[in-house]
Amino acid sequence: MNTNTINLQAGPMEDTLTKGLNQHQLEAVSLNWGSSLVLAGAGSGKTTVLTKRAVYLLSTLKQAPESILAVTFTNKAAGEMRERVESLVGPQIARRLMIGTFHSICARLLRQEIHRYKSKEGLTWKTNFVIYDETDSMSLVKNTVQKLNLDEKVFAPREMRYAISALKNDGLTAAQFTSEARTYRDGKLSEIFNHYQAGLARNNALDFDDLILIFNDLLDQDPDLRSELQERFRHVLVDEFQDTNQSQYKLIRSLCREEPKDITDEELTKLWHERSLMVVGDVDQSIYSWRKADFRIILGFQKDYRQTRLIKLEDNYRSTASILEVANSIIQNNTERIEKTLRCNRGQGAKIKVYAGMDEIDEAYFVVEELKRLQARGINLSDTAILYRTNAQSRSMEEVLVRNHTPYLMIGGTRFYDRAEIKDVIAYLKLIYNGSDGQSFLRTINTPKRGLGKSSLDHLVEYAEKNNISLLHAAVLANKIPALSARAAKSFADFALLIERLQDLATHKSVSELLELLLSQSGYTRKLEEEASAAKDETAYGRLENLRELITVAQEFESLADEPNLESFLTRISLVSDLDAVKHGEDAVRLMTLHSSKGLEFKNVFLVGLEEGLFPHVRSINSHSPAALEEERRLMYVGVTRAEERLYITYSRKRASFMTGNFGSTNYTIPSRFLSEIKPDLLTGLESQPATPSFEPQTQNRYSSQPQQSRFGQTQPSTPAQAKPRVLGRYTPPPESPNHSTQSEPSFERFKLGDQVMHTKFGMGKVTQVIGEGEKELYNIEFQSSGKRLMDPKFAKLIKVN
DNA sequence: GAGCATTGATTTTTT
DNA sequence: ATCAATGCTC
Repeated sequence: MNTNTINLQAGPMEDTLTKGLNQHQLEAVSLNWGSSLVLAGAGSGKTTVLTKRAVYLLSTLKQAPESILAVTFTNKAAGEMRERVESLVGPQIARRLMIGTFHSICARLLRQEIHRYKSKEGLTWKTNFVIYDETDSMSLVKNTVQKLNLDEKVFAPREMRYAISALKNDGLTAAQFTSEARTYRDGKLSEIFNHYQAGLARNNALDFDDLILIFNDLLDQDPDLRSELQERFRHVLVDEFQDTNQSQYKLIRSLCREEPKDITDEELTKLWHERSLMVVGDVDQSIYSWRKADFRIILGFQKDYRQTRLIKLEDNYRSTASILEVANSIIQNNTERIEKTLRCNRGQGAKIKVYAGMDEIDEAYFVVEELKRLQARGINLSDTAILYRTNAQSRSMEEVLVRNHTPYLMIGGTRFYDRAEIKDVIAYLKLIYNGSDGQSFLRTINTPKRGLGKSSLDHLVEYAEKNNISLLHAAVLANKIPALSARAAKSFADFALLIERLQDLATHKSVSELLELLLSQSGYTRKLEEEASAAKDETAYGRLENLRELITVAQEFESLADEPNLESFLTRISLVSDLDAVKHGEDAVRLMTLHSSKGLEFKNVFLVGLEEGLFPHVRSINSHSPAALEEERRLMYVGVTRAEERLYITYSRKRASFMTGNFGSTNYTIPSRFLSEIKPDLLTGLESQPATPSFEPQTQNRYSSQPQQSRFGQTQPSTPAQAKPRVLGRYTPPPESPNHSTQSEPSFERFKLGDQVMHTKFGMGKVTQVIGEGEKELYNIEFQSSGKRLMDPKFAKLIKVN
């Protein structure tokens, strides 16, 4: 028997594989060779199908584990798939499959193969390349625009970076775009693109998009490598195929070999012998077109692969009929789609509750009170998600959750790895790993301050460019740069010595030890401690904590990773998002954007902020492009179909926003058009308010700082009456709530002497004095971190914690 | 060169 | 409202 196959008893394994599958799922799992397209509606069990398909290839079709390549949308999904495969075939086999996102798979393969690559312009990379995130690549684009003497107003670096990214996602290299550029602007853009790319090579860095693009380009120019990989990956599985872009699709086609146009069916069958390609997706859930994902690829798939087996999974096992009807009634309004009807396999379920808050705080209170009621009925917070369109919306939600001691887990948002101190330290690590990285050099050279300013740096950069050496190398040779002052030269040389010392340590210390050493030897910790103790910066404590956290992350990594070295640590943190780190089981409600919720499911879902301009977002409305609006609608569809049992939809009648045109001001809102697309009899307002279905204010809203003036009626769009959901008085929390509303209640939360309070910036504190009364009340608060401060509760963001 | 004050730009989703 | 970039002073 071949060691590359597993020979399980046909009977039991077959049973395990087929158990619980419906006819269509079974068909997909047990396909033989060739290409297949699985159109899988939300909740139709596509993850199960993919997993079992992989195991079927291993066990029944006796394929080698190494021959299977499975592409998922997130690293978390990859981890889960590997776990599920492992539970069926054991760790020895499971670890030999290649499972990951496009980016992580390409990064892994490039680590081994990039030495073979040379671009058309002759650019090359070394094995120890680093991966640039958005910030790194943004600052490189900016440098490039400046160096080319272009007007930053006309060629805004932000836009240029975005344009380059879009080109790369469409599969165009700098050379290819240059030959296509016709207009003046495109000409300049190609100039920037070329210089930017050269800059990346000089820094021995790749951006996100390069991981796939460069790998494709390498496969194009190296037929040997291509055949090698085609031989190896005989079975390719792709999840979330509707969100694949041209560059990614090209990679798939390279690995699976193109089908020659005029080839007989017989030859085609031969071509696919002991090979397979299965793509799984749902056009209605395509939500990444802004990243150049193109769901038309899925529509054209059968043309590219002629003998494709088409399988539709239309049985939904996730949601109640009510939820599915809502989803279907919304998505029906899209024109660009494949007709598909989800069949429900569960009961009718409850109607969808809709709530209109006075403002975003009131809206959040409704959610929190509803959460408490769910908890009282024995429902876990961890089975519940609050989904929103933009990250900024998490703020008001968090505030109210904290006040009510409701544990929550925020996913995405300001990501841990985006924090300044974390990026600083990672820049050190990148520079230690790859001394050519100029962006990391520039980030670390004066952090903490080493007395090196702009002019000294300009001299160093000039010297490095003239001699075609890295900035770090130039720093080593600083005493040979005449323009530098003796002090500056010494400072550069010292820094170079520091990095050299750390590079040496990196060869025999673990990543976490290296982190500790670099933090102390660079003076970074000392700087933060000084800032913290001098009370100049109250956030310094928090930043020190974040750095401890990073060391913990490194220690965890060391205990879990196959190869716990600096290289894999850096690759990992470059590609792993917060979403991938979501812990299971923790009893906390999950907060995330609709985009982050893709692929997840929850018993209870709150969709918040259903307002015109927010969801659908202004950008998609202002673009006047039906396609953009349809994508927002798909996003709504994704949100609705995350829910298994209960779905809530909320919005606020007014919202403090800096999105809808005027910054920092409060605007009255119009309910989202998506609400009016739902059949009214699927919705219900709150039963606790049957007596006052009026939109007129009842009392002053105690959660907002201004008297309520509902102009809801006037701001209604000129759409017919059915556009108005039949809701909804103001939400009145249960009476046990601490500060029940009265007419004379001030417009802020009142505190008493001795109350423990929390401030977003100063942290924990205690009320030591109350000055004045009523509307004019002021508090003297002693903060643990920064001593006493007088605060006006009308403005300070204070939250009572006891 | 560092620290502070002012000015200007900002407006989605993320591997 | 908030932050980054710029300008001014020591």
